[in-house]
Amino acid sequence: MKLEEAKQQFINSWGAFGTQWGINRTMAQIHALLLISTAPITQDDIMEQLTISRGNVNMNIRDLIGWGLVERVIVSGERKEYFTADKNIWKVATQIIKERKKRELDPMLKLLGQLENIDDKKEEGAKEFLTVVSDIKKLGGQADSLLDIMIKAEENKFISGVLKIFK
Amino acid sequence: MKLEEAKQQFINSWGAFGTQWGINRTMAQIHALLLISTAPITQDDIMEQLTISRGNVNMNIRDLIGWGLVERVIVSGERKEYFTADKNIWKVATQIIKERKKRELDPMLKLLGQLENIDDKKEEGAKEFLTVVSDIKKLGGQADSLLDIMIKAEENKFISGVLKIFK
DNA sequence: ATTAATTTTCATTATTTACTGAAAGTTCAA
DNA sequence: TTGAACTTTCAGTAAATAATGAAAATTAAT
Repeated sequence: MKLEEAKQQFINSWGAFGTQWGINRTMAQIHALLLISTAPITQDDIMEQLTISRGNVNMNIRDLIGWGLVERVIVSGERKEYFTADKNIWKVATQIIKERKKRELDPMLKLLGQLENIDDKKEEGAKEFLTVVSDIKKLGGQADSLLDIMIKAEENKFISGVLKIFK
Repeated sequence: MKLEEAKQQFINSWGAFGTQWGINRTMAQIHALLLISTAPITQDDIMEQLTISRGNVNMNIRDLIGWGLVERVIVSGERKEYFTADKNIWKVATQIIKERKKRELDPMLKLLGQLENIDDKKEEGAKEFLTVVSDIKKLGGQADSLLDIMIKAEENKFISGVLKIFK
């Protein structure tokens, strides 16, 4: 396979995987493009490479910045803004975990806590309902702790540490 | 909060969380409904509870069965099919992990392996590209091992084991 | 074998989500 | 302080995804 072909394949497939995870296809593609770009690139570069509109690039870049995955770069002597993505994959992963935890896991745990406060806990079926809710909450809480550890740990320590114990 | 209200809230919110994770809203709602149903229920029950069409229920139920999250139940003396979901949340989680691993992680690792086979590895920019690809592949492989351990482990062993080491 | 009950399929329709492009806004050099 | 370069917004449109409902297929009781 040619390098250019491989790069294109990477971008496209990354977009496809993204959609499966509830991430906008274009956003995933832009991130992929930035991951394999050796130097910072502009909105126009992205428009051209992915053949998408200026507005689309702009909105998704801002989203990516909001996720902490992309940064603006100022190139001295240049008027245009440049963008770059962290190439350290462990950092990318922990950043995504951190954000999803905040955006999704935390709200979910909050909701489950509220659902535990039902008026009449003796009512028909209340026990079963509360069991399911508290079990999910418990598992969610444990996932939360585990992910916190991952976020704080260094890659090597975390993975090798876990694998060691269970082997 | 009233029990019925809490149940409704649970179903709706579960649907909303589902969409964030790339899961069809209705499918998540049906799963939620089955999780908090004390006895097996029929397609008609689901249609009524969620006010959705027969075709919709049927397709999503089949999907859920495909994910290994829902089972058909035969009630003796009844013509209709009944459905039920495993209430053991750890089992639900490992089942979902198992399926997503198979459907998403495995294909991704396969793709990345292919992308490493580019013709001219001396070409301008090839080194950087290959580094990103192999880093992702490495992280993916480690995630794969970790998830395998989770799938095999008992809930208590896994969580407490991991937390213990890193505390 | 017939037929009534039930499940499944899938073309059509509706809803949701994403994208475009032009206009408005901002920045900065002269 | 003007205007060219560049960025941002967002109403309108397109594309993707999900839901409907009626017809076809299947099942099982008589």
